[in-house]
Formats: sequence, C-alpha cells, structure tokens
Amino acid sequence: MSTSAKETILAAARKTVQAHGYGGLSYRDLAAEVGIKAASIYHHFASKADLGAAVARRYWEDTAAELDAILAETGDPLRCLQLYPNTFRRSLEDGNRLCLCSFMSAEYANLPEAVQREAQGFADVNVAWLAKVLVLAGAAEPMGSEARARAIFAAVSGAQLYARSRSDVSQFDDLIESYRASGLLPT
Amino acid sequence: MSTSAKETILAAARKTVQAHGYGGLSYRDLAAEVGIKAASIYHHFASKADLGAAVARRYWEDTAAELDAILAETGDPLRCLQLYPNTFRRSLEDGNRLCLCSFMSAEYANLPEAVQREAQGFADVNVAWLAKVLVLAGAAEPMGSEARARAIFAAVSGAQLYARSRSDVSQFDDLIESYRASGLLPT
DNA sequence: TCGAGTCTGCCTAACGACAGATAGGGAAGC
DNA sequence: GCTTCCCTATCTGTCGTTAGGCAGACTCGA
Repeated sequence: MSTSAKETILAAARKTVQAHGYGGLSYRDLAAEVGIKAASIYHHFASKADLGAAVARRYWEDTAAELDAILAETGDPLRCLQLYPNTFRRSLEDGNRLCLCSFMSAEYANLPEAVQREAQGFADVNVAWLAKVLVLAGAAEPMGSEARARAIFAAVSGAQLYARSRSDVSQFDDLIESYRASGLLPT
Repeated sequence: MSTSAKETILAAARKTVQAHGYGGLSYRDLAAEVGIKAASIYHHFASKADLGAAVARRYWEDTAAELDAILAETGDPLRCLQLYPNTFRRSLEDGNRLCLCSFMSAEYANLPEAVQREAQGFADVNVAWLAKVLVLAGAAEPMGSEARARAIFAAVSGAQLYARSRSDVSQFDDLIESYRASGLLPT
C-alpha cells in the first residue's frame, strides 16, 4: 500500500534516530529495514533534511496527542505528573533509546535548519503540557509554571541521558525518585 | 615540539567533539585545524577509537582537577555547590558547546567500548565530587548523598542540553534558578 | 670527533567502504 | 495515458586507514 510505505519509513527512521541520531540515519540501512531500495525513499522524501524534519514533526505531534490523552483519561492532573516520566522510560526500555529531541539537541550544530525547528517542537509541546498540568494540579502559580515545566522537562531529559549511558533503566527510576524527594517533581 | 603536537590534537579534538560529537570528528578536518596532515595523526594515536578514548580521559582528568581546585580555593562547600553549574555554563558560552560526556552519552550506541568507558568517567568524577561536597555542606546525609549527587548532575546536564537546543545561555541560567527554587540545588 | 644507524614526526598517495543524491526505466492502477 | 511506486546503475564526496618515503635529531661505537 502506498501510504503505508511512507508511514513505515517514518517509523523506522524515528527508531534509528532515537538510537543513532540524525547523523546515524542512512538511506541505505533505512531502506533495507523497510524492504525497499535507497533511491525509492526519494519518492516519499525529497532529501534527508526533509525526512528528518518529517520524523521530528511526527514525533512531537504523536507526543502531543499522547500527553493530551493521558490528561483526558485520568482526569487527575497530579496523577499525570506522576506518570509523565514514563514516556521517557519507555524509550530506554525499547532498546536503550533516547528521546529524539534530546539526540537532536546534542546534534544541534549539525542539523539542517528545518530539522532544528521541528526538534524544538517536542520540547515546546512537553513544556506547554507540563505548565498546564502543573497549574491544574495546584503545584505551581500560573506565572511561574512555564519555568517550572522547563525545569522538569530538562531534568527528566538529563535523567534519560544518564541512564542511557549506563544502559540501565533502574538508574532512570532512581533519578526520578530523587527529583521527587528534592521537590522538583510533585509527589 | 613533539609533545605539543599531541596536546594540540587532543585540545582541538575535544572542542570538535563538544560541538559535533564523536561521529562528527574527522581526521582530515582535525589535522587541518592543527596544521598537519590526516595521516600524521596516526603517529600520535593508533586509531580514532584511541583518540576518542584519550580525549574523553583527558576531559574527566581535567575536570577532576578543576573541581578539586574549586573546593581547595574556596574552602566553602556550599559556595562550591553554587559554583558547580558554571563549568557547564562555560561550554555553552564557548560556541554553544555541550559537555563531552553528554554528547557521548547520546552517541553511546555508536561508540567503541573504550570510548564509552572513558566517557562514563566524567559522570563518575562529577557525582563523586558532588556527593562529597554535599555531605561537607550538610546538604545531604552521607547515605543518600550519591543519589542526590546523581540527580544534580543529570539535571544540570539536561539544562545544558536544553539551552544548547535554543542557542541561549540565559535558558541555562533560568533552569538552574528553577532547580534552586524547587530545592534540587542548595541555595 | 666523526660517521652510521635509529627514532621521531610529518609527508604524499592511495585503498575500500559508505554517504546523499540523481537519471532514467519498468510495472501497476486510476 | 498519466500518475504512483519502486527499480538499477551511477555520480561525487568523505570517511578511517595504510604503505612507504623523507628530513632532522638523537645515540653510540670506532
């Protein structure tokens, strides 16, 4: 099917970028994984920069939907904040992968401008959602909620990065627990 | 001079890795920067993996010395904790560069084993120093000081990563301030 | 003291592998 | 007949790495 191929490419590329970065994303390897030839990818994406931007954009779109779903399902903002780190935890469980946005933040200087922009979208989505939920939970004043949200996002990203460097998900859990103990994350 | 060439290579390689990662480190570009030819680097380092490991090792050795110097000079553990984020801040000021260890943690899956090991050394040095200083400052019980130290290290790393993705050092400052306000960092 | 040999540091030239990208063709479906 | 989707074949560039040579500085025996 036609649309499925494009989606398969996007999904496979996302996984690769989370494991090896934008620089580690190769048309040949990606094509082999999807089951087509490298040149065929150009039918769906005009360039590697286009593909990278599409992957990053899809990534934050999916994340935005997922975060909203959590809030809608539980209806409990405090519970949402407790569940928040789980998204990052799952990447580690899935082959010790990193958040795509974190990887691209590291690679920032090597990225085409369009990819940089879309990668930032992920952080924006997370911060906006956290800020909203923090206010709903009464854990932050509306005025300072954005700053607090950014702090949580950055700290959780850092925890994921550290845990990845040890290939040890339990390190992530311990760090999140420390964040709670110190008051950064609500309990 | 003979030893100076090797040191020049190490220093230039460090800067490059902090900006473009291990994957972005090229013998040709590095050689051009140092003023010799690519093949000449092999006189000093047997392979790229060797060079990468040497760079990472030198990085944490320098950091260990620098951290100890801070403690020795100020003599005030609480002041040390306030100054701690400055090391990370300076990398951002210097061409929006990242901590070498953070970059290598992201690239973890692509690194030769020896490089992985040395990259972890930086985190170990930071955590050990922070744990020690936290206890000295009376900001943590000896038993829980390691966990707290790891949390601080991971959070500060995450702040640096976030600020880099915006090419904006003031974002780093704001995040550190938020860490202090929430109680993660002592005030 | 001098010549021979060795070590050091760098060079040119080239290898094979792989990168992103392009041209152009063939087959299926509307 | 035109679009969609994928193909083969190939281009250009860069990568890490190696072979082999050349010039200067060192060591050491005659």
